Amino acid sequence: MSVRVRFAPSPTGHLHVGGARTAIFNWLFAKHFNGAFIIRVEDTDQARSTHESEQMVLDDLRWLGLGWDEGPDVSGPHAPYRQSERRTIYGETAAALVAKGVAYRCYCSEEELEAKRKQAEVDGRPPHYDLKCWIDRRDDDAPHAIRFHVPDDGDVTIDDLIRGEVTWRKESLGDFIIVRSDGFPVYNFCVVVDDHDMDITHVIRAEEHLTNTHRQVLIYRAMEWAVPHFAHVSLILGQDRTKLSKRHGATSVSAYAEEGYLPDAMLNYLTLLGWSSPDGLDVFSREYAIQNFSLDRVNAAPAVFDPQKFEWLNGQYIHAMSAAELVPFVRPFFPSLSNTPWLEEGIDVVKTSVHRLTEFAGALLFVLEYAPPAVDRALAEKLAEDLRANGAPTDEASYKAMVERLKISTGLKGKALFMPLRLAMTGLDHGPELVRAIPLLQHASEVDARVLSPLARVEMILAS
RNA sequence: GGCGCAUUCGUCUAGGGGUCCAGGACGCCGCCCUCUCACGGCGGUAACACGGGUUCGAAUCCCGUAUGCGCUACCA
Repeated sequence: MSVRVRFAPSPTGHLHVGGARTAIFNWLFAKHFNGAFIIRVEDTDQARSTHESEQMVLDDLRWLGLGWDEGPDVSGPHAPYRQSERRTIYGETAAALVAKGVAYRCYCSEEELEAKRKQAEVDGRPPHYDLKCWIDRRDDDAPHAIRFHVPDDGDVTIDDLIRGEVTWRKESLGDFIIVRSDGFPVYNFCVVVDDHDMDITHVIRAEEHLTNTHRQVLIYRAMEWAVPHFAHVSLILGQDRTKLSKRHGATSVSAYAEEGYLPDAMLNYLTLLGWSSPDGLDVFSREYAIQNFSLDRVNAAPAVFDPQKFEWLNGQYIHAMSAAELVPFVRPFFPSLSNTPWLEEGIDVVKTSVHRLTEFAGALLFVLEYAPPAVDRALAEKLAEDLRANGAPTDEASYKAMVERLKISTGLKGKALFMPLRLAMTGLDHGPELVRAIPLLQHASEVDARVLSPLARVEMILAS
């Protein structure tokens, strides 16, 4: 049987990095085995789920480059892929469970249950359901929930692909609700029904679901369904070692996209958070990750999200890409330059100093903006003279030739020559190497009226 | 409280009884390259949570403690 995995987001906001990593692991696993990757929207919590959120999450997944074979927007053989649209099948399964005598109608009110829980806490007892409706079973249509009965016998063991064997004693678990009194089924029940119905072979999900798994296994057993393989991925933490949240700064995939991170870098970084390449690589392609991914190299310990390493990695991607490849990524961050013909050259000149796409604007500001700096007048005059006589440098050779002439005419060399030259040309005391910057200014000035040419710049100095 | 999971440099990790006085990466520090800022290269700093076992030998296996996290809902 071929591998079928699913990512099951709750549509309650943007995709967060934790969810993104879970999605990535599922995707890599599916691709590695040439299996199917399925998106299932878990929107049984009507109060929190919205359609807009679903769109956002799907958009975030697309941005990451994770394509799916079946899902709410593309349908598939097990449609629908939205839990809110699958109520019939849950109802049927719940009825089957009741018919088998393992689930029952519970007429207790929420208030009643809440009071019992509080009392149990005071008495130091586990807050389990007191079995009232199990002992006194009814089947009338008064408002009721459906509860799954857990006898206090034996235990439940799973062989988690990341954590190994995990065992729970059934007595540590009380009878639990599978269908709410409003008729909506509950997560722990839906997952089982859906994963079975959708022929999911491997359930790869966040660690917070680990302890819920024993409930789910009980339902599989009661329905006599094959239990899938489980793999529980650890949580991603913030720098203070608590679960990553808003106060740690950006946590959603879209926020990182807006901060100038590349989808490939994000995928690479998140993959590295918990998984390690068998070759010890930190930077690798999607293809490499697909080829080499395996659950047994996934770490069971939680991982702290490190913005510095992520930024470094993003820089690695930017540096490795050609300027032409970068242009479409940079454009959205650089509206004033979106149509300038010199953008590609500009990117090429400054990209090694950039770690995020948003930094290109600042790195290229010297092209568009110029305020005449204080520069030695004699040098400025020699420079102006040379530019008038020979034209501005347009490539490495003409730049070097100009530098040689200036060395002679000014008698300066090294830093004493280059720093004033840099200042005169860019208005700044730092920036890309002049051999690239000066030709860029010349080229840009030829095609963009807003850009001052090298000569125009020196003349401004002389005029001031 | 109960149950469960986790614990190697500041961070991500390699390691699955001897090859580890623990390797790589980010960060940090220094040197080199260099007109500057970067990039790149080289080097350095820094860790097996603690305590018991098992074993000739333990980062690796077992038990306990501590700490962190998760679940314990008619949330997912």
